[in-house]
Amino acid sequence: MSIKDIICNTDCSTDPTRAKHLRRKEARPGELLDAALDLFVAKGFAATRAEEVAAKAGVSKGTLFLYFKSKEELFEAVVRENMGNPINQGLAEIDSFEGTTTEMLQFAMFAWWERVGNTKASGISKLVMSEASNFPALANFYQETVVKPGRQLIRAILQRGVDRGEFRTLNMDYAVYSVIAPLMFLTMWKHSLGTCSLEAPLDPKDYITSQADIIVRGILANDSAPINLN
Amino acid sequence: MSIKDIICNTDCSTDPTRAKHLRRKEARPGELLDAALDLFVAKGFAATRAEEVAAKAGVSKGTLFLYFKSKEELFEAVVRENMGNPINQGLAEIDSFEGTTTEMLQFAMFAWWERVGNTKASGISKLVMSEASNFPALANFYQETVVKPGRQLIRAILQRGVDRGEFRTLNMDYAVYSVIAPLMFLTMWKHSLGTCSLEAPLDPKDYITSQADIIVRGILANDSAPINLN
DNA sequence: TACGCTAATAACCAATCAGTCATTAAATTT
DNA sequence: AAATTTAATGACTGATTGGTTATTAGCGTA
Repeated sequence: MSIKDIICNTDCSTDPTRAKHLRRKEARPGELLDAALDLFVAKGFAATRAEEVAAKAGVSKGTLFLYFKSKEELFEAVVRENMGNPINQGLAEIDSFEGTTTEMLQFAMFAWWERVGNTKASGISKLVMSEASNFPALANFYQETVVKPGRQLIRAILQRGVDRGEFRTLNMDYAVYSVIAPLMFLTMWKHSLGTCSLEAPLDPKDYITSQADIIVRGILANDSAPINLN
Repeated sequence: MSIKDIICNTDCSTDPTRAKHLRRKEARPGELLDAALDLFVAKGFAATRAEEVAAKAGVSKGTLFLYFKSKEELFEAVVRENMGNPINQGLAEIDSFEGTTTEMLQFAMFAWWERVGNTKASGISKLVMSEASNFPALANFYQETVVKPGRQLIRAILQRGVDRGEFRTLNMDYAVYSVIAPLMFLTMWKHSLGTCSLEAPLDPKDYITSQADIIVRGILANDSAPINLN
């Protein structure tokens, strides 16, 4: 595939009348990061060419290296930039939450979908998973910054349910994955096999509803009131 | 990293006294596929160098291309070779299974772990997920050959439970993912972040036990006998 | 309008790496 | 033991691509 072809299927450069040499110092880094995110997520680090990123952002390759010292630095910037942490926000909301822990867990899962899963940034999970052994330092950073707090958040929710007698006693170290695994699977799917799936794609809302339903029933205390999830 | 370094950390070439030029026409392809699987899973297709694969298999780069026309053909061979399908076997076992469907589901999940998850071949899942958009044809083949039958198997098990009144009525299109997602998450974890995890790694058996427990409780019929999973 | 600054470009360079091929040598045959 | 066959090698090549730099041109200022 030639660069010309790439340009023709591109976001920032579809307009052939667009003047070159326009000076937009402020906007460039963001546009480059945006283009790089898409390409890195779809094709991986090594298979993505620097010139491709530049073309998609509507600039020349030289411009890319004007804003990022190297392809690796661009990669790290992409990850760090899109790793913004809605989990801390979620943690803050826990204390003030009114309602059952069942509702809380459902709320958290849907909130995750709207704030992360349904966002371009969700590709970062797939990216980090795919490239973990090529960028161990970054993978560790991701674990500390995203994975660990995420587990902590889920754990706090489940613990609230146990403390209030809504949920049965759980081995928290493993129970948290009942929530994490389905959500991570959804993002992986969305960014890999889901993109070339032949069949009707799974509807995220229905998917999450179904998963949340099964999880909640799976962890409710035995003496709970008859189950009737909306 | 030089080829010398690679050779020093290698399976087939750790023995420096090993004679070169040994003729082993039968064994080469398998050894090359084995080496390639490890490297492709860990580093991805583009980041893995052909010479690296050859070195790990204890041969020169020229020999690799003697047995595989191109790096791409090697990649496809790796995927196809390790995609052997224990799912059909599983489907056959369904009809003859004695016992509750709860036991059956637990059995299936552990069988998957022993036959797939705990095997080198489990890396194929991560590999295909990571490279799906770079090899769409292969991704489709994988979906038809592995994903679809896998879903079919899980669906058959769940349906058995529903038919016998053990499980409540389920939306099968989504319920199957309650089983698939935790297992896929485990393989992804094992082959990516899990390899550079700082904390105590999750024990697969305990993990599956916990997940199966929550799933089963989550799908049991409301009028089931008091829950007492071993 | 002319000048100066610097964002942006495109031609360029050097390193990497998939793939080739002439040569070497292990096995097999005579 | 010599001749033959072919598995295996490693030096080589051409294409790709990350990164550099001399040049071009947009834009603010006087």
